[in-house]
Amino acid sequence: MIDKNSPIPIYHQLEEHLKSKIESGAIKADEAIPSEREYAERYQISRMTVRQALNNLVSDGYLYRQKGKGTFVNKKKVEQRLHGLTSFTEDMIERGMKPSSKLLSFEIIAAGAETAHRLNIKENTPVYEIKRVRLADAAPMALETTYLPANLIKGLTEEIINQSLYRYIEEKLSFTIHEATQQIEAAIAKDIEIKHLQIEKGAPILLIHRSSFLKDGTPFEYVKSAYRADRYKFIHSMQRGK
Amino acid sequence: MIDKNSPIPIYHQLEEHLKSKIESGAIKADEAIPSEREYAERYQISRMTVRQALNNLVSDGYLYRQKGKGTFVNKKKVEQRLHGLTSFTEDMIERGMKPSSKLLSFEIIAAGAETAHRLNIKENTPVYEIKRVRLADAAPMALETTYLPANLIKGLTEEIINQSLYRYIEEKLSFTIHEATQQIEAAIAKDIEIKHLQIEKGAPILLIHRSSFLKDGTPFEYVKSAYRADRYKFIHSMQRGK
DNA sequence: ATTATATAGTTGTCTATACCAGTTAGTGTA
DNA sequence: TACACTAACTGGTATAGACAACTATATAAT
Repeated sequence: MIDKNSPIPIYHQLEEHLKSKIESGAIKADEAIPSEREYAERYQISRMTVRQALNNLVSDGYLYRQKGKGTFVNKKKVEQRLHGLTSFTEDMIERGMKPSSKLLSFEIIAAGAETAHRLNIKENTPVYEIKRVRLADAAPMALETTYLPANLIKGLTEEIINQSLYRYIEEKLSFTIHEATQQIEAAIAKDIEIKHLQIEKGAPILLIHRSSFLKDGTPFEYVKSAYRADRYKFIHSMQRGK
Repeated sequence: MIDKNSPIPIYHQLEEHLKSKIESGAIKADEAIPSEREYAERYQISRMTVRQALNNLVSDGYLYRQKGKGTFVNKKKVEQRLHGLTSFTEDMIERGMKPSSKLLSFEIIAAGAETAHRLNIKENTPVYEIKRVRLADAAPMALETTYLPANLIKGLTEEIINQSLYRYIEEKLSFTIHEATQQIEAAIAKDIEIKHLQIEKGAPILLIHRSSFLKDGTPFEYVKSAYRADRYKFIHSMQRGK
């Protein structure tokens, strides 16, 4: 259950174990979980380590505490979806189109200057580079290159990026995705874009550069996308803050 | 500074102390605070107690950590809030450029099909049409056409649109501006844009269509803008709601 | 039976220490 | 000069123990 020799921190292992128990319904809402001392005894770990796991689950809303009584499971969280931080897949589905992808390359390379700057890492640090043609209703929509710091986003496989990268980051790696910034510009298609997007020479494209950040401000993703301007409009709504 | 005999927990005292330092601006954004070990030494408390204080400030967004480097002050929440509903003037000032305008035309016309649809009014209803070249540092940046329902936005003058249209709407007309939606696309410049933006034939432009709404949902503004792609990138940040 | 009191449980706070892992600057060597 | 190494920092993880504050229950005295 708990592997003390694992590179994964003990508190994190306990966290995941408890989270899955809660989400599977093995412990119901408002039921007490075992006490901190009991966990410490059961897994032969320090009580402070148990507390670190429980603290995280409390701040994530899975548990609540009552001094002198115990620690209890919270009511199920309301499903909070990515507001605005949409992936290509979600974006296309919202637009009523069927998304698909064609993987061009998937490898670990040394970060270039721009990528290093965007990911706040040093040049030549290893990063995943994923090149894909994004299709909507089987027609090319965008040419997309994703960079992820290999030291942060570990254990990435083709399988994962074909499923949901964000879910992997949040659920398996237990990071919290917080915000993203995008820069959008217009340009004339270059040869590689002409080829993969099947457009004419001189055709305009919409270039989107996205940096995504974790809750602690760490950038974890940098995506460069070239969209066919004749098929894609970037839609965006904003509200005035209080 | 820290009272060990106070009934208020030490970590809470340190937390409040640091929070006020941050909010008063005594420590600026992205500046490092003293290390955990230094706080422990300075106040003769345990490093774990310092960490408890810092942990809380990190999860409240006041601080962020970097392993091996230190703990730093986060940007104020106002600064990191997505800047919404910016006018061209505010946008350029934020980018460190000096905005100005050249009025091309200012008249009341009958709404066309597209404009009527966007403003949710009937065709041929009177609307203001304002055509301007927007300049940044005295160089053409965008060609902008604004439509406003004449029956809603009353008493508009050249004077007002050269000042702040939004302020006029909110302060003089007592409307509350609430949100805007934008559609952004790439295109090749047409003749009129080539002329006013002083760009080459075949040059790409960034087309932004913005509809703005009052609090009650009434659309009050429709703006079509064509930006020089070589000088303008649309920047946009989004957060995940909680 | 009612009321104190003890006590055993819980979480909350705090200490002192240890080692790991990443960053940085300086130092020595090829 | 260029590069590798080292030393001294940083935060991250984990330990073992202590006492405080609070809650519930069992027990003894009234």
